[in-house]
Amino acid sequence: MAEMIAQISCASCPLRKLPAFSRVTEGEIEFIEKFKMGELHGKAGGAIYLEGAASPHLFTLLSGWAFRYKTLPDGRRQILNYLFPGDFIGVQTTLEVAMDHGIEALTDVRLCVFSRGRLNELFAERPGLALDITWLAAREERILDDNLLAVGRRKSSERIAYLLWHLADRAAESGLLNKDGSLDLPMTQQHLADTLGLSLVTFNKTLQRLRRGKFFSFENRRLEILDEDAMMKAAAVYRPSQPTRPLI
Amino acid sequence: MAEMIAQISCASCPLRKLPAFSRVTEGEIEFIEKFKMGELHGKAGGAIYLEGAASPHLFTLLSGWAFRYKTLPDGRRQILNYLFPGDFIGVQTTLEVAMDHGIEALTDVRLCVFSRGRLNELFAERPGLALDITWLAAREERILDDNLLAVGRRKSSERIAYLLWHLADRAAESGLLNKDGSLDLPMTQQHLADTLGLSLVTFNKTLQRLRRGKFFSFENRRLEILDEDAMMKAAAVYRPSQPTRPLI
DNA sequence: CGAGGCCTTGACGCTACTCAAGGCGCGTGG
DNA sequence: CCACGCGCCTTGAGTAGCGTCAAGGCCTCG
Repeated sequence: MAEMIAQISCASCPLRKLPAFSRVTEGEIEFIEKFKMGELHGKAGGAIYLEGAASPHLFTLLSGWAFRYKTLPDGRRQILNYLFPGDFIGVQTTLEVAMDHGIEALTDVRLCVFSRGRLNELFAERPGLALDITWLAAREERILDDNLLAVGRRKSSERIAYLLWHLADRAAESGLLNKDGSLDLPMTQQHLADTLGLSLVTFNKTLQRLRRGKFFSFENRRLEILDEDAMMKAAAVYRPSQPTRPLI
Repeated sequence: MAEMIAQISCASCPLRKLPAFSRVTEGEIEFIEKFKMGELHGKAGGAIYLEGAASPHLFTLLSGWAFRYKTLPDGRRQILNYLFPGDFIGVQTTLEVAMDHGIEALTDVRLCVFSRGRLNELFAERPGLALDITWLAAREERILDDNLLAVGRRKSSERIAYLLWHLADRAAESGLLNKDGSLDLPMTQQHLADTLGLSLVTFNKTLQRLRRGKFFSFENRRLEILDEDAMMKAAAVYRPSQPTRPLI
């Protein structure tokens, strides 16, 4: 599915428009340019990483949607998280270790390819960028924490409300919302069920039940959150109250 | 619960005995020494981080067991992962953001305290250590991936077998096994159930069922894996076969 | 000796799963 | 142009797994 294409300048990278990337300096751009190996285009449904294969590459998602997943021997699949433009792909694994999860494109994607072997160069020469990478990894870990809480301890209706709210939130960050605030999701209900540890049937039936609440709409893969408070309540989310007491 | 005590030399740090830390250079030790703010002793059951509180500190666990967790408003708790000696605590959060998970000590613990604000100094001056931190974060993410797969897609007996196997594995890495290969776990069945997204009762009943298989023993919190293959089979774990095909 | 923490077991009910079938929309080919 | 197949969504029926409630036992500690 993969097709390598010619170098494109980082200075004109679409990601630079995102607020999260605005403070990257000119010197850093210049360095990234050297670090970049090329650009990769993938088709919807194609594999970016295969489970169990080793890959010498790191990627940044330039455009499109993808997801990370793991499977059990008998085929049961768990989607770990969704990847949005600007997300870094592949820090999870080290040089020697084989990928223990797969990555698949949900839409056509454009990827920026980096050399994994030169990562220590980046750390040595551009500590600012290194810190950014670590920060991205930490953010991904927080998302995983949230997902684990949802799958482990929320009931089906809460899980669904949580996931839809979460996706809308991340999409907003990445500037993927439509003008009217709605969001077109590329994944099927099977994907969403596999994210939440639910069966497709349970996902669908619970979704029907949630739809009757009217605080969001989700038809033909178009999601719109109509009442955020109601949504958060349905998701059993709370904004933690102010710090109880600082330690040491 | 926290009690700050006097500086202790990093050169004699107990972690240096672990294979993972053997290659730290003298220069790096010297730097760590400056970066270190002190040592903290905590009692079993005490909070290291509180959910929702901001903390300006980073820690390394020197000895003892702890766990990270999140809770829902109504008290349902999900344990995210367990912390072993050598694990880094607190990279998950950035400077400004409040902790969105809590950390609690399972046994008495000794922590090495670092200044979070000086993290960029570390990245600037010691890229090798920075890479180590990122590597630790990536490893933690892999563990979370595995947990998410277990909680989302394994059934209760598989989850329990998986968790016991995983704990034995990590304990072995950290040199916590008894001479006879058994392992004394500090957590209650309630902790384990909260790790796996199960109720205490289901955990216990399923454990009884698993015990009849005789491929491990787990009595009075002492765990011993008697037949690793049977254990992995019960856990629905597989060593992934060789890479299908390399991409690009 | 009593209290409390933890483990264990039984009874019962609900949630989520599997199996099964049908509908809708879209693309393809006769 | 319409029939057909396919992917995806939807719904019903029956079941199994897991959760809750409840109670009792064991051990430790005060």
